[in-house]
Amino acid sequence: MKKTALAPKPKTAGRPTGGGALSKRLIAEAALAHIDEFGLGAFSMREIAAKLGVYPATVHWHVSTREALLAEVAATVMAEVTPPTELLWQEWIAELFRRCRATVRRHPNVAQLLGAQLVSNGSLQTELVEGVLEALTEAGFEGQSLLEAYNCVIAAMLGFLTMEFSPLPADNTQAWAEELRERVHTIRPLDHPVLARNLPLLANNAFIVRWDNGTTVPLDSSFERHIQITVDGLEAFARRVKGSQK
Amino acid sequence: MKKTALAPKPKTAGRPTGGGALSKRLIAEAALAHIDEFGLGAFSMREIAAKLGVYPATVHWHVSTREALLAEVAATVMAEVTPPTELLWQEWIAELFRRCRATVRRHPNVAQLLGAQLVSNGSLQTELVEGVLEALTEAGFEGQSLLEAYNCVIAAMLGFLTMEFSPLPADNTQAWAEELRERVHTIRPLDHPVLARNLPLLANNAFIVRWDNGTTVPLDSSFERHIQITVDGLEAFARRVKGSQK
DNA sequence: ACCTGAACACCGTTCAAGT
DNA sequence: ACCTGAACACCGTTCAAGT
Repeated sequence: MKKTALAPKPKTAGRPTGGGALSKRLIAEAALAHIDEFGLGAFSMREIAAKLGVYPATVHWHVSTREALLAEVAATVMAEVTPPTELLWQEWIAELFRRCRATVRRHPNVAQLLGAQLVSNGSLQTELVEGVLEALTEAGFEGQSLLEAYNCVIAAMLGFLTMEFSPLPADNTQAWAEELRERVHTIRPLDHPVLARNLPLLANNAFIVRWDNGTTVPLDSSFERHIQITVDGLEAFARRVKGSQK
Repeated sequence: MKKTALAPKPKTAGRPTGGGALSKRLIAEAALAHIDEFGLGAFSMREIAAKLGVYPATVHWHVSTREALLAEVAATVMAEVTPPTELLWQEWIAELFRRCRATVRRHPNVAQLLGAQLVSNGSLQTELVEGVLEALTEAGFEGQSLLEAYNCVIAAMLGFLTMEFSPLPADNTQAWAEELRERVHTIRPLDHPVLARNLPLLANNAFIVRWDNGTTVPLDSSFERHIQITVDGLEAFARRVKGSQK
């Protein structure tokens, strides 16, 4: 199943020679690589311990808990997002959305962790928060309006990505996809006229009536539209704020 | 051939008297109740088997897999959402958002399943799809534009809720909250001026810099704003479509 | 058709013990 | 400080067997 290293293993060992072979970061990177390759369902403490050639307890010494490790993995991915700079606020937000999606596309199997486990971990996330706040300040928001606009931006961005790349029924995808495709085609035009009429376009391309996720069927144009709708909505909000202030 | 009856039978065995005591629906309801009370982390096949007073294998006979049961639970929750009728499309969508949130608020612990496991299961979800499509048709969308607008609406609605009620670090919340609160207050005003200036307002109320989720600190005003931004953005999109058509 | 009882191959986490 | 080796209490799923 797994091959041993060329160098002879110090079978019995206490503290390593080099003064700390493992670290939280190394473990998180190994976990990310494993999740990228085999999915979140195949992730386990023991598995990544084996991958690193150590005992499960060793991993626990560095990470404390499985949940903490997954949070670390999520943070590692988010750290890859490079916020844009020096743009009009509308374009800044649009670019942030695109860069974030590009990052998630590189690690689609961790998408579910972003919505779920997202908490402020590193300074890089603070950078991201500050960037969004700056853009929205430039748009004219402040105080309560700034808070609301900020939450809407974050939710719109990460919410869409969480859904686009959310895992569909794991293994029996083949059978399940067939079943859904079947039911989709038994939709009665009299009960659901709009759905029935647009079925060729919607089938497998629209949430709830799809059987592949963003990895196989990316929702490119919908995401671009989502950016536009969000920015347009924010502009309308900014006008409302201005209107009520003067 | 028959075993001697020396060993007493403490329990009943075989097919039950009433012709099917258990069913998929009953199991899903028991699972939902359990998740509502103890959270998704405390969910297990064996646990709900014990709750129902049967063996784990019995649950498996009805549900096939743990994942399928969770999907059933998610569908059960979504079935509680009652789509509004007979409203202007803007108000229809706003009402749908509010009713969906009201439902998720009743079962916050399943929020993570909605984004993740959402697939067309019952006819009620088809109803919801059809409703959104009707509203957007009334708004003037069709074909590709309809698909894009639809995906944006679903993602905006479920994405926000998934994030608002996503579970934060499970048990050691006390210690973790303290740590985050600590770090939040060490933010340097020179590096992150906007964040620092608005910290009293943002702390624990904004994504990424909060340590309670929607169950304890609901984001009411942000969600209402999110509705407005989404509807305003859709209206702008509708104008763009009309503009390019004539 | 529906359920028991037991087994299998895992899992996260803890802990004494080594160095 | 860092890791071994083993143990504990769980878990999802399978399977023969009963009725």
